[in-house]
Amino acid sequence: MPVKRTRGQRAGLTRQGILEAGLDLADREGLAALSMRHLGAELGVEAMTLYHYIPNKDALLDGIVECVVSKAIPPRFTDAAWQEKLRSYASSLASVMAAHPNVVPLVMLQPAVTSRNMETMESMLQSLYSAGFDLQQAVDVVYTLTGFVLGHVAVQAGIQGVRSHGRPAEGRALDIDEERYPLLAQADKVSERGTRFEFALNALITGFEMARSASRS
Amino acid sequence: MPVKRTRGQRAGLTRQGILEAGLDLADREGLAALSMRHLGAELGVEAMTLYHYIPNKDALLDGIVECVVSKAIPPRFTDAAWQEKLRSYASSLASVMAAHPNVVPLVMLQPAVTSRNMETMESMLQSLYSAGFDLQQAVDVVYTLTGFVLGHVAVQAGIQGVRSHGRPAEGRALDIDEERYPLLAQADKVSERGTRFEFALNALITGFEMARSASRS
DNA sequence: CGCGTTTTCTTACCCTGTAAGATCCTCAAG
DNA sequence: CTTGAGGATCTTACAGGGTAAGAAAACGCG
Repeated sequence: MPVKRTRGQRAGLTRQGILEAGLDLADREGLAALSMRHLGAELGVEAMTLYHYIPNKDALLDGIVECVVSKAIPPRFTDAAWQEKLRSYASSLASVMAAHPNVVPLVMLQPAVTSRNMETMESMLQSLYSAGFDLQQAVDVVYTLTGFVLGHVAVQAGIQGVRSHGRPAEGRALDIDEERYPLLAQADKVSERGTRFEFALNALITGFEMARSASRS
Repeated sequence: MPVKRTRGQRAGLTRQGILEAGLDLADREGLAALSMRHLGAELGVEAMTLYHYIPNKDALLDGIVECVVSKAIPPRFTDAAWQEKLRSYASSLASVMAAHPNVVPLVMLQPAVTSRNMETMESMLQSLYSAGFDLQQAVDVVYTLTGFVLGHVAVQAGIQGVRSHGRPAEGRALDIDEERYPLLAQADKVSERGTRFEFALNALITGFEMARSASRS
């Protein structure tokens, strides 16, 4: 939907607007389609015009990451149990990423240390610390959780991201040799993976719980 | 170290050799430097020559992923406890990835379903299944473990991968506002992250263990 | 030797990010 | 109203990317 503009008319661009258009474009047509000219055309503008709002393409990508990550993170500073805080942060992050599978690669390739993120981390650290984890453990827990969520989303989305200049999706269509890999083949048929995230998240949190009690004795 | 060749002399290329040279180049100069022409020059050959061994660049990248992933996976079909199998698989994969940080992004962007991988998965599934996990759980465990390892390596390497056309490494150098984020700041100073992986891996495995016993009752 | 096959090179095209500068729009000062 | 001034937009241009098409060179076998 390239916006039409009569010659010489202003477009009324905004950094934020550009970022959102970029996210939208990536969502619809994949990361490969996210070029400056393409995005410009989407906004009814020439590619170079974007450079008045954004220093370069990396900054654009960073901005998009920031944009998408900030859509998550509702865990406000409540006094809920640390388990619940972790769970809610992880779930929210995972669901946001699942809603924008095409940009998952970008998020993985850049930590996006925004102040919003740091507040979230601080909040979780505090919960963990006052729940009896030592600081080192608390940091390990938070980092591990982040890595876990990203990794999970990455493998579950299959991800065709930066590569495969073709369309998104389409998935792998190779089938599995039942003779050599009986369990794998069988699993592939069932594969109701809806609960995998919760399962894994619970396992991880339980594991953290055990680590805490273990280190306390 | 571009190999010199007198005009018209053959270069003796091999698909495998090209892949290894590509991995080497990516290791040394980063993913951004891994272009067809560059890689060709490295092998003393024009870019187009590579296309007689490799259909396109995506295939090259896939091959490199396969190459690096196959360097891990020593977990042979022993009758060790499932915990040990998982641990050894995860550790080996993690250490291989840590040895090639520049290609971590590639690995995350593509599952690399090779027969070697599938054997490994089948082996782990079997261990888990005969240890009392139901099939669904076993699959969840394996996928979760993979995602966990990749995610962990990704966040720990910081990753400057595809982006930042400059050199690899250099890291982030921003410091943290101690007023707003006291715990984070303190943690950042200590941060002896050497044991984080083992900590997290143990937590995860413990969690799996609990999930199994829970579902058995 | 000659011929067919395999490997390598040449050229060309279109796409990308982006530096430099021209051009146009808008709006306030005279 | 005219006139700048400053900000927003467009034009042009360049280096580098992936790769399609075909020429040219080297090899192996008869």
